[in-house]
Amino acid sequence: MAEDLRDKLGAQHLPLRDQVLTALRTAIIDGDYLPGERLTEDRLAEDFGVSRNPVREALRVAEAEGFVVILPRRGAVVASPSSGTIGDMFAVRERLEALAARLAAERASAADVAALRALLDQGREATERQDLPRVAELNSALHLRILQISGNPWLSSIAKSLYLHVQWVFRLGAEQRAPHSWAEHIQLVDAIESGDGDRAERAALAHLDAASAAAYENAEGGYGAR
Amino acid sequence: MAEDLRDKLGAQHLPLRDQVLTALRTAIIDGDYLPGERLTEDRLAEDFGVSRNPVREALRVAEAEGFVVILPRRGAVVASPSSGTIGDMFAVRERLEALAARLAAERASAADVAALRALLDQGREATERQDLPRVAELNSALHLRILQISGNPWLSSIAKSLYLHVQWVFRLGAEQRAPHSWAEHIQLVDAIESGDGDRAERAALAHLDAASAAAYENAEGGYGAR
DNA sequence: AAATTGTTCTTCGTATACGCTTTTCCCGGA
DNA sequence: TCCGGGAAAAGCGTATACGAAGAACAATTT
Repeated sequence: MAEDLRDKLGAQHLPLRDQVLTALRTAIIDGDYLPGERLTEDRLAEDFGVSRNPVREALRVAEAEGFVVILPRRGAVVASPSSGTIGDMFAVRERLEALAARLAAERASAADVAALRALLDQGREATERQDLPRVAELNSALHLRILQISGNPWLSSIAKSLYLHVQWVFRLGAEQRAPHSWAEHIQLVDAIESGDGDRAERAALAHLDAASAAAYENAEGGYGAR
Repeated sequence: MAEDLRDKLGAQHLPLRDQVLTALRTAIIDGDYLPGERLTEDRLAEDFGVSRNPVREALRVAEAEGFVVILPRRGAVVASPSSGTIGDMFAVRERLEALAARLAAERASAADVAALRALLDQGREATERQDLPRVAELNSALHLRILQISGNPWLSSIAKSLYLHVQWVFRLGAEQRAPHSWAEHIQLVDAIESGDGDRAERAALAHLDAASAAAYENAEGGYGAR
């Protein structure tokens, strides 16, 4: 929301709580901590090699972000993304990313478009190399970049968080949906470059619909441990 | 997201950090702490009569919610909703609440519609009584209710948070926009009752556009101290 | 076998300490 | 008077310890 302010005056300190939060998030998304698993403060403190204080602060934020659930006096457990909410998440993402595509189309500079094209190229290449993890990574980078280009910090921050959760559900459920449809991505970037908001929005919607459909196929059955 | 779990097993403890967070939020929204104002941990701890720890945890969450900005090694300041972001917020809200209206139209039960109509009635009555604060309150209640009826927890939670921020900007800038347009509300509820998603979405968009325009009129000039 | 009691684990909040930046403020010089 | 520099103060970041209270589980008793 205000990263620009943050790094203005000397501040590359990166507080421990932030490092812990990042580590915790990725551990949960990567499935190192499974849904329903108990996260005691002592254990996390030991895992990350810090004291309990930074852990507690990270846990509160993780709760606000929906990655853990905190039961008063009982501690934190990893949240359980039920399969029911996949559809809900996509419904919101669809709207949000469509708006992002429109705004990006209206505001993208030549440099922005170039950056997107670069990601597209790398994506194609990685696809040819069958480097699936890299493809997934580039896919994320592209979406996040478009969000950023939209220039709407609220949109960006909300959609980003949603995106993380989608990834989480994906990784828990099954492998990434195999060949990310780069054709759709190319159309999306083309539309953004054209500056035509309507067209960009349509392209985003088409892409999200396809992704949503793929998600449903992939994610048969529910998750959630306890 | 999982409030249902929370109150299942005995837990009316309400940790201090939550009380502090709530107090902090309302203090900021009510303008008791003004944008740009420095919030030292010691001072907050004293204000709320607690130690630094609960304060710190509340601050982290408040930061995640966008109410404060935390500069590493420099502490927290109340965030400054610049007039620029008002537009951004409404842009997102428009999409989100339009979706909510559609979903509500598709899923609303008779009881849901009755609840909405009740709010509408109270609103009309309060308007006649010129009870502006009550009108504003009912206006919020109506929007929040529609969000809830949509049945999409993500949508609901995100839009709710956004809604809080809009209120914040309003209260700082000026009084509530005078006579909330209950005519628009009535059309929206009618559309929801009809079960016609498209129509509900159009009604929501029209309403949000009007609100956005009013907001711009009302909020001439920027906010933010320093 | 069921109920009660007691023990243990953990969270929650407080207090304290200390290093390290940032901020403030005072003082001397131009 | 104004400016700059440097010492002192303020405040964050982190660690640690401790007591209180709740929850879970085991043991004991009825």
